[in-house]
Amino acid sequence: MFNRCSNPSENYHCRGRRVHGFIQPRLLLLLAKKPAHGYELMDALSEEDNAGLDPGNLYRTLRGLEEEGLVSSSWDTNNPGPARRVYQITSVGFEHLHAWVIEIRNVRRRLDEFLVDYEANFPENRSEEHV
Amino acid sequence: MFNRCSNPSENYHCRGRRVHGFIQPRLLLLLAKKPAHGYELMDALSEEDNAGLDPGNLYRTLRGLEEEGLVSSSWDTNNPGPARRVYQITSVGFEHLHAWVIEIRNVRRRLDEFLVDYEANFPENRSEEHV
DNA sequence: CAGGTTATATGTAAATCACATATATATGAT
DNA sequence: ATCATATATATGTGATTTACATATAACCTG
Repeated sequence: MFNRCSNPSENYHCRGRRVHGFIQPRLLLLLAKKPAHGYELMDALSEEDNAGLDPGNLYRTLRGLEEEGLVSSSWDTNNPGPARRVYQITSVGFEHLHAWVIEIRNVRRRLDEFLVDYEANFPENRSEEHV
Repeated sequence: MFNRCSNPSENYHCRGRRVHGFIQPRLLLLLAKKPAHGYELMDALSEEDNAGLDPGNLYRTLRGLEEEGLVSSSWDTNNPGPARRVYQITSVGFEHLHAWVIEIRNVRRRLDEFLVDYEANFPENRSEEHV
């Protein structure tokens, strides 16, 4: 019930190599602002992006980031409800976040180039939000 | 020797969920302009994007698109050298290309939001190309 | 004929993705 | 009391994707 693949035109799936995602830098940016636990991060991602990530993969991703040393975690048992594993970004994590940003700027440039090329060939399908 | 992972900061790989790619819509857009064979498409992708796709995966992707009915192919034996499988986009392929564009516009918007958020938090790392 | 270019294709280990499922604590409803 | 729901973390798994290696074959050049 979580992360169903978005279906842009209601009729066609964008099968194959997916562009959407980049969960890891988004997690790092969220954690750069303040420490948080998994459930909180899941909510934040879902808000940005109507379909975030399913809990299973989110927690696995966080553990992966921890294994790589980009974040560190500790248990928070001071709150009512089940214990929370609270994550913090590390200095290595900050470095990776900055590296990701460079990559993401490159991807955005390539998407722009693709869209310009597309719109030159299909002017009837130009974006309406175009200035 | 083909598609080595780009290493944005020379020191850090953007490991995990990759953003770059979207080979399928780029192939469809190229084929929307004119029919072409695999090797030609590989060159075109490499030109846009210094590291295109390795031949193995490119040919497999093309066969996949054909299986889904987005392109069709026929052998061209009129030229010297090895025979070429020439691909053409189909009407279904055009429909998928248009669907991909909607998805890619959404991804670009989300990348923009991410970068705006990042730059608000790290103003010292703002893009220099910013107007 | 040896070596390089053009051209297409298969093999494969590792990573990723989407989805299902398990576990446990607390709260609110009946 | 018990049942459902929300909160919170975690494992299992089949299918797909990725990166890279390798195979095959026609043609050209020296």
